[in-house]
Amino acid sequence: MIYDYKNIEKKWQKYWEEHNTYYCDTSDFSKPKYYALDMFPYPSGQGLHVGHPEGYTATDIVSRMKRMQGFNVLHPMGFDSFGLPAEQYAIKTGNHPEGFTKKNIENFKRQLKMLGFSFDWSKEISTCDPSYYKWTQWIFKRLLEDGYARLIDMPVNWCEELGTVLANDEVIDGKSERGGYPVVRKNMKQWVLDIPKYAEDLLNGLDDLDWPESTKEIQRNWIGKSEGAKVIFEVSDTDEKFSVFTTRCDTLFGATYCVLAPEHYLVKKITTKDQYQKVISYIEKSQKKSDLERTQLNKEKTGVFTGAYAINPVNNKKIPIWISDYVLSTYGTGAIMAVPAHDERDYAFAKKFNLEIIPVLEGGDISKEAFTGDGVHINSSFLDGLNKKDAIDKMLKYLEDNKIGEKKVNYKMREWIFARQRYWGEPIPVVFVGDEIVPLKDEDLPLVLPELDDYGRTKDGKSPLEKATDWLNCTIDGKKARRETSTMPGSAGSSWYYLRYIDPQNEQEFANYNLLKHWMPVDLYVGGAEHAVGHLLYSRFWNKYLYDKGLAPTKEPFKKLFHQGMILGENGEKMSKSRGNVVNPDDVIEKYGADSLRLYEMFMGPLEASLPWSMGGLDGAKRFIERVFRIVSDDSLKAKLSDVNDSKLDYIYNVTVKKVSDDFESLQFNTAISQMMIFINEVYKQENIYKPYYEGFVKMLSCICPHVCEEIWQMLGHEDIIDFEPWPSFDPNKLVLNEVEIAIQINGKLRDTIKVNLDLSEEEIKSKVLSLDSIKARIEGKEIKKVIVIKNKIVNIVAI
RNA sequence: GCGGCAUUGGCGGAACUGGCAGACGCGCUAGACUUAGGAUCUAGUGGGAGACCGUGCAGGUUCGAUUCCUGUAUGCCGCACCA
Repeated sequence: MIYDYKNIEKKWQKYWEEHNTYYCDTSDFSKPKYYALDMFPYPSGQGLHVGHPEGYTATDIVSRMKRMQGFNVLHPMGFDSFGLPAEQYAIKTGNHPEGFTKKNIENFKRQLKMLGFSFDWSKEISTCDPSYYKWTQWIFKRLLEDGYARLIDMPVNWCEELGTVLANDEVIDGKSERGGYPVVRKNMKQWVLDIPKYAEDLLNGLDDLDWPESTKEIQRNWIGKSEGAKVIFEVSDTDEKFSVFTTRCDTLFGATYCVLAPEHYLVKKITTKDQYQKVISYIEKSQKKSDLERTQLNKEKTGVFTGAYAINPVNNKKIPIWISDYVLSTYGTGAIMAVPAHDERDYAFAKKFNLEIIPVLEGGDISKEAFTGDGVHINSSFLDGLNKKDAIDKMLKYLEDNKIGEKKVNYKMREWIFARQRYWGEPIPVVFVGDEIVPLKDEDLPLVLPELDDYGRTKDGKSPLEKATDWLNCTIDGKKARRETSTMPGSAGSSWYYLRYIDPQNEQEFANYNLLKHWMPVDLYVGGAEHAVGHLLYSRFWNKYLYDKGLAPTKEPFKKLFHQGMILGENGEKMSKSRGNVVNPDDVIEKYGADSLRLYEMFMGPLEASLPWSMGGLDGAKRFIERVFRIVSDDSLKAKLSDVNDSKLDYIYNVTVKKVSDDFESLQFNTAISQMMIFINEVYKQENIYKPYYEGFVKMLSCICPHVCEEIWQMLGHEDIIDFEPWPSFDPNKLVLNEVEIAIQINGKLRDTIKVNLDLSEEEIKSKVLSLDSIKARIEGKEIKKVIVIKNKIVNIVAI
């Protein structure tokens, strides 16, 4: 009988669907829970590519193992279905994006089902579904009520081509992530979420997470905590003051000028008449600069003197106030004290504009470059003679005692811009009565998107929703009102979906707290590393907020996180439509079957590595499955299956069970599969195959190749399906051989090996080794300096 | 520029707390069975004729280093005037 993967896979997919095999009753608390989650996909028109099944197979393997180990497993799938491609399609065709999105979701589901994933489809959610985004809007309302959502005037990343505001992580090198269009700064009223309020929590929470260190580091970097001081400067001859943030308050005596960001609120107030024109034209120029120009020009500093002076609060020296775009309005206070002797940027600026440079630390040569190291303070009055740390401490105390500054922690992380001038997103559930912001009542949610004739933005770049005049103008409590026309960004719906899966049909609340308490946190979360700061930071923020409100049960949503690597083209290049090297899973399934695809993708290499695709590797995967299948389908092999254990497979089987169990747990599927291959190779050498061992093996393999293993299980005469069979166990006593081969080295070079009884004493090994002819010949006439014996491993003879 | 990760046969990769480098798979070679083989099974396969040499490169620690330390090169990812 040949391995008819097409019919086998169809048969079992139909069976699982008809029998609801993977339905998870989340209210059943009788078993321990396991929550295995994939990052849900955006349902693009292209359908799945071979990269999707990599991560999905990993969580599926773990889910299937956990089911066999007696866990109640929640393994859901859904769709992150608001997004630009659907909107662009709608603009082009005039059709509602919903139809397009639904069609794509259907295609995704068809493909996912063909891959045999054990998803519980009764938990499916889609972020563009009003019954889902009702609760996204509901959470937004809570954030609004608690002051975390605000409408503020702020500089935003504006992309003219896309006609929308972009979040910082959607801007790459001053260009839009999507399309690569230029992005400029623009002041706009924007909805923002106050994620910086959670900066400290988000930072501290990272320490205990089982996440890739690199991702934690990226988040720490993004949060960008730095400890320093706020120092207040008075503007000479005025009543104005401004404060600066510095991490080096110990160098305050070396501050020889100050710089304000061009956008700083004081600039226009303090600029003197004769400098006014210059300053205004500099401000205009820097506003027009895109982020791209700003970063590209990071070598040459520019700036203008305001004509005003500040008073250095520690020595009352008058120092000039300049403006320059090397000072960022969005970081710290938007103003700095410049210490050119000990800061590279200030040094470059001071050199260019001939400003005073006073060294306040010994060391370095300030005629050549700024000295940023540690040293003994000079020219610094009460700090003279101190090192950096002591000087900072003393200065902090001085600042606080004299009320001219204080200790201050600053973060790089900024507010999350939470509005897009787009149609295909969650409407922000807010109306304006005049200038007053009035949130919709909870019972009026969801606020559903209106249908439009034309989904494009307005001529002046406003949201397409401005065109829905019937929807836009409404009445609230008898008053005329106008709806907010911005929609939420893509990351809104994905910031809490892991909670909704637990209770997806709940119409009374976003999820029942008792269910959440049982199921959270997510035990295993697998998805791409590209979400390291976007989704993975926003989700943590929403979860922490909900936790603080008593609506979510855990401080962190994802206990263990894993990033699957990318699958590259056969030559190691990225797969892309333009390169024409995209592999379609449909084609692979047609030619090899889903089990082979799953096995191959897990065997390619470590899950986290980016690896090139190889058709040859697929042949190997299929060959292995056939070898396993043949044991039940080939009569002469099947005849070897026996209920009698001749113990020849004892060792290899027990080792295999242990290694596969461990490796599945730690997501090291490539080595688990390698071990399974070793087992099957060994089985093929036997005349007698102990049937329970083969069955145990098939159970383990069923996690990776579920279809063929169900089939084998049935062929073995079992009436129940394999999915809930108990996970195989191993006998620790059989993991050790009574004989062990040890290596013999002379001066660190391998010369021979010898088989000895396990746990032979060092002395016995030593004498045995030294009596070997091959060794005797080698050490003849040499003096044995030392013999190192590592039990059960190696003997090294040091001889000269 | 800063931070993180990586570098092992023809290829993908393996090697637990330092202990026989190259498991497993692909590819290749030979043989068996076959009308046939792009099926299957069996054996071999880092380099070198050999002493030996081999884990990006140069040093170091050690009886012993893919593994630890120092320096360096290359590649990938993230951040990028963060005061």
